[in-house]
Amino acid sequence: MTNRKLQIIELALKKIQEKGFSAFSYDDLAKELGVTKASIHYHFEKKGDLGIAVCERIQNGLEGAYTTIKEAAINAEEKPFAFILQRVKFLEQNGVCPISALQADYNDLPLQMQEKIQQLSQMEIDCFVDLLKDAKQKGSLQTTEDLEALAIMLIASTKGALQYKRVLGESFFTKMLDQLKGHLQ
Amino acid sequence: MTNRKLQIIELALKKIQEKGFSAFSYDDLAKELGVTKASIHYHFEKKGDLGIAVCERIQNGLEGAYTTIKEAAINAEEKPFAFILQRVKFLEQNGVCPISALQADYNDLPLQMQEKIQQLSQMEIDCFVDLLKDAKQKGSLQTTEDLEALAIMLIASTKGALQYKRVLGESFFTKMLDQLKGHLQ
DNA sequence: GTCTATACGTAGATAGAC
DNA sequence: GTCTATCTACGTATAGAC
Repeated sequence: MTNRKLQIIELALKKIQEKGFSAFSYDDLAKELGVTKASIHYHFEKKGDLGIAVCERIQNGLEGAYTTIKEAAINAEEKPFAFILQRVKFLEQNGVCPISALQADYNDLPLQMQEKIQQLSQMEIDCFVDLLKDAKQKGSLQTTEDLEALAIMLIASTKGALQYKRVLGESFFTKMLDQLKGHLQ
Repeated sequence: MTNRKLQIIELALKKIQEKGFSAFSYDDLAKELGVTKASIHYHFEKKGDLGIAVCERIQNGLEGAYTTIKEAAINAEEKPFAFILQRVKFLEQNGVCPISALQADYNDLPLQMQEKIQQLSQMEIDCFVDLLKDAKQKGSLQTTEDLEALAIMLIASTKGALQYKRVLGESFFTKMLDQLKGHLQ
């Protein structure tokens, strides 16, 4: 993949976190990159094509984070929380999770993007469930709860809290993270 | 307030849940109501004016739900969860919480709407914290946790899970609600 | 209150020159 | 690859008739 192409994907990913997929325009990207709209269209003919590429970029980030944490030299019970921290670390200042942003626009998106977003959503939960299983079997996590239900609650609370953070400020989010950590011990 | 005005507000509220504030247009509303765009502009000159009215509508719904639950003849420890059920009950099929939708578009909205959204976000948490306090003091809720942190986690998880529900289906959401109920006993 | 008509900006997209 | 130019569609918004 060419440099420019990657550059466009990264910028689009940033814009999605800031204002959502439908809300950013090729003109936004063009101005920020110092080129014209037509040039962006050369790399991604339709906006949906760019959307797919961003989804794949997010998927790679997700897989990267999962592998990093899975192989990290820390105790198994610390991994679920470490995974969430890792995922949150790469967000833009005041940005929400890009997967959340895509879910919000879901109903207006082309079918191909909807399918990608489904995959992404499911994959993130699956990764987290896997880390929870390890924490229970190989680590010291004590819980009798359905791990899938626990996973979706903890991930959903992170996503939701990121949206509150944008509106109510940083402190809410860090409080919530502390709270969440408590549920993983 | 005239019938038509109320009708427009209700429809806008529905559209916000379905596709977000920025994503619905006066034309959408006009077509669904069988009038012209100009007629909607007569009732709400700017889209931001309609946005404010919808925020006030949401605020009334929130206060109504709070009062209903606060005065309900059920045990204090059941009230926090009842509040969440009450709030979720009025959502459109596959709709997300309108407050979440407004938070998602936050960065593009006029200042007056941003302020309203801040108030709404804070108010919902405050209501829930109050019900949690009662559940602890007058009810059987056993917890040593910071109630504000607990509130934001439970509310954020509900909001986040509604977005997942849209993409991954109903079952995730009901599982999450069960999980959440477990944290309130 | 609701209509027709219209202004004006911006969005996504394409054609063809360099 | 990037540009200029242009198209079409749609968004918010307004003027003025009924």
